[in-house]
Amino acid sequence: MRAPTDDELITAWGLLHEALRDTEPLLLRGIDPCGKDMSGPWFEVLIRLQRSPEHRLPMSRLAREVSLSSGGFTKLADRLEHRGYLRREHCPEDRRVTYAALTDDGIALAEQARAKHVALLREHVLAPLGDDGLRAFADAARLLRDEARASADAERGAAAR
Amino acid sequence: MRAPTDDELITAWGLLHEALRDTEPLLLRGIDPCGKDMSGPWFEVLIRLQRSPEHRLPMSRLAREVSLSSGGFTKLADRLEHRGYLRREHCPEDRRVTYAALTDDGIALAEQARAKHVALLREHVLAPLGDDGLRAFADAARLLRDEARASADAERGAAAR
DNA sequence: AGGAAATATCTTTCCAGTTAACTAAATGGG
DNA sequence: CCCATTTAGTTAACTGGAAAGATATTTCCT
Repeated sequence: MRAPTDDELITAWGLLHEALRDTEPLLLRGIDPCGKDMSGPWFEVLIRLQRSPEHRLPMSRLAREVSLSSGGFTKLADRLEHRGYLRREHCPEDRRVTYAALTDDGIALAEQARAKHVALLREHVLAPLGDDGLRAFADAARLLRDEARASADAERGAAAR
Repeated sequence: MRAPTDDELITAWGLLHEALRDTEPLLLRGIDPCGKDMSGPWFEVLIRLQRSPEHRLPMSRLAREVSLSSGGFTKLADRLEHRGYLRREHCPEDRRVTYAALTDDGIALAEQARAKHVALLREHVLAPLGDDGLRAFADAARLLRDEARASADAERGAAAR
C-alpha cells in the first residue's frame, strides 16, 4: 500500500474536521430546553452527571473531563444552576471541593436530551457508517486520542524536568 | 454483528470529540509565527490560499469553506492583514467581491507552516493509525460529512418550501 | 430601462471560554 | 508542628467567533 502523500494527509485531517463540524449541529437539533444559547458542553456535563452515583461529581473533575478551564466551568455551572438544572453541594470530607449535582429538573432534562441525542446519532452517524464501520471508526478515534494524551504527557514530563 | 447500544454510540461519538480535541494542539506546535493567539482557522485559510491560482480567493468563499461567519472572517482577515501576511484586492469584474490574497510573507509562512504541519500529522496521526487505518478513517469521515451535508440541504429545502 | 431580490462586506453587539490573580483548604517534608 | 506546595473554586480582563443590521453592488425579472 502506497504511503499517503502530504496532500492526502492534510485532506484526511480536514475531512475529520468537516465531518465533526457538519454533523454536530444535526445531533442536537430539537434539544434546546435551555434556550438558544448553551451551545457547548452542557450536554456532556448532563450525560456525565446522569451516569454518576447520586447524580453528582466534583466540579474540578467535570471541568477536566469536558476540557473546560476552571473559570469556564464555573460560569457554565452558574448558567445551569440559574436555570434550575443543577445545584452546588459542599463536600464535608474535603471542604475545598464543591459537587455539581443534578436537580430533579436536571435529571429529567438529561434523560430527555439523551434519548433525542441517541436517536439522532443512529440516524446521522450509525446509519451512514454501519455497525462495523462505527466500531472501526471509534477504535481509530481511540487510538488517536491515546496517542495524543501520551504525547502530551511526555511533553509535560519533559517540561517539568 | 450485534447492533451498538446507546452507550456505545455516545461513547463512540465522545471518542471522536476527544481525539480531535486532544490531537489538534499537537498538530500546531511550533507553528506560531502569528503569536500566541490566532488559534483557530488561520491555518486552514493559509492552506487554501496557497493551493489557489495567484494565491487568492474571494473572501466570502473562504469564509464559507472554513465555516466562519462573514463577520468572523472579516476580523480574521484583519488580523492576518495587520501582520502582513494577507492583503485585500478588489475584483474588477464584480465590484462586490474582495479577494483575500497572500503577500510574499504570507506565501513563505504558508509553506513553512504546511511543512511543519505535515510532519506533525505523520507523527501523531499517520503513525498510530497506519496507512490503511488512515485511509479507512478518512473514508468514514467523508461518509459522515456527506451525510450531514445532505441532511442539512434537505432540511433547508424543506424550510424554503 | 427600472425595480426587486440576492450577494459581499463591514459594523455592532453579545457571549462563551482562556488566562491570571486571589482565597481557602488540604498535604507533605523537615 | 510548621511552612511550602498543591489543589478547588471564584473573579476580572480580554478575545475569538456568532447573530443581526446596514450599505453597496450586481443580477434577474418584467
